[in-house]
Amino acid sequence: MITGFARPVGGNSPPPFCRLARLATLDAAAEAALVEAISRTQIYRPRRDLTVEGRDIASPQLILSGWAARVRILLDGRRQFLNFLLPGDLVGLYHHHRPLAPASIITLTEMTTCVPPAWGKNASLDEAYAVAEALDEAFLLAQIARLGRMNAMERIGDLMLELHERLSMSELTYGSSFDLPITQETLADALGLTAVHVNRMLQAARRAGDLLWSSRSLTIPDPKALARKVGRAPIRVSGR
Amino acid sequence: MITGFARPVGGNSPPPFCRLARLATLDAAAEAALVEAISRTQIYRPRRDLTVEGRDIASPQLILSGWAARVRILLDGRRQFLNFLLPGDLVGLYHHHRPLAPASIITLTEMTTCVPPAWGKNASLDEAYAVAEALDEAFLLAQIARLGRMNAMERIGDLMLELHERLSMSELTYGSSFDLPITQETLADALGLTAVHVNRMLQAARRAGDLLWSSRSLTIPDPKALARKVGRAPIRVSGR
DNA sequence: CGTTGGGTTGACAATTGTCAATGGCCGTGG
DNA sequence: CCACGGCCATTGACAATTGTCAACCCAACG
Repeated sequence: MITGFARPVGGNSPPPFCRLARLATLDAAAEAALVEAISRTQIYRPRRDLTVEGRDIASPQLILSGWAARVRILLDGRRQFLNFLLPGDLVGLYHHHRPLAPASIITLTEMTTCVPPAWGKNASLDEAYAVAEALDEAFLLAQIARLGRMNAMERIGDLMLELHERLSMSELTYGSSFDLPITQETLADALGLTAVHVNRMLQAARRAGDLLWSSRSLTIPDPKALARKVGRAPIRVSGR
Repeated sequence: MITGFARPVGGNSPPPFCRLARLATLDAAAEAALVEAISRTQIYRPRRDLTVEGRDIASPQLILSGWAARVRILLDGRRQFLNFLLPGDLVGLYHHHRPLAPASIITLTEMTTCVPPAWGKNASLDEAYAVAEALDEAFLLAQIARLGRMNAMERIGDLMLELHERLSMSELTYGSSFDLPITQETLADALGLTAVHVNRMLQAARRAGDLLWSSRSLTIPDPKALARKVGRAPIRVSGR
């Protein structure tokens, strides 16, 4: 049994554990396998490639702490972050032979990962993996709608609400605040904007009282109001 | 054995069959199961909802003919198509209990579908499903990069190349031409643009000799050149 | 024939990008 | 301890892309 949740970056067990346990009801064997897996961690420095687009995927990984992002680089250097990868997220889990990475993964902070228990060994874990997979897809769809149909202000608000929602699954939020260990340029690359414009919109959001962001900590003063303002509905993926 | 490929909308067996067979090597049992499944078709009229966001997914479906799209509608009516669904595509295939639809699906043309052989019965089919799943994800990632970092001209060219690539998997292309049964407004909703702007860019593309589109038939005079111009690499998902 | 759904055009507005410069903060090395 | 360099945030002036609105045309179709 795991108790006592550590602070964001320090711990080496709680975030992924409580997230997966929330996605499905894990039985004792699943919990044991997870605890065992989590005991063998791997550490990455910031700005390292975890995976390179087009290359073989060695093994799936479970993020224990730190942030990463999937990224696609255009030929002329333009860069688009496809999604953020947060503690508790699974990456590289595919069901076919010799999967190739559909995108590169780059760490944004120091990061620790482990190899999750294999798929197909435990039904309750498989269920959690499947739900995680469906959530990942739902977040990709949300990203498409953001980039395609929202203006800069809405994109920022919507993404912050999503991050809050996701981090809260891993107990990494403090009320309506959370640690946001990225630069404005990174945020711009995720939102399909330029850093300059993101900067301006963030200031507008602060003036409007929608978002407060300083020294790596982001606060959403009134999440419900912001959700209404950007027209956001929480994401659900399973009827259970 | 299936032979003789029918024209786009008419047939009721070839496109999905040859696509799935191309994703993995299907054994005899898999082929038999597929032929059996394809014999029980369902027909939808254009502009019908196949699925509604947030509702239970009854069963997965395999598209035999016709086009559909996954869509997300914002509160104020803005509409974003998330991806196109083409003959041979699988939809609603999830691995967890009581999956909910992450987006609505609407038919763009008349469409016929069937219920594909269940997952977990045949290893070669499962492999094909897994590859299809990975391809779906790769196309979502491509859509994100398009919307986030490409300008209108590049988005159009890139999407047309993608459609050509996908349709050719189902033998639904004629050289560098294919049937494009959508309106400019639909295209705009897929590309995060307005119909007016799409119209202007299409004319520019025609003048530039990049794309010819008339009476539902789109031709890419020089696919390689266009791919180079928009900076596109073909999508691969498996090392085999 | 009238109606309707697309496609097309023009004039104009809004959003977002580009470029260039500045300032703060912080770690490093002399 | 201080100078330096680098990274990041910030600002201003201006340009480019894309959206908005409104009108018109045309072909298909009942």
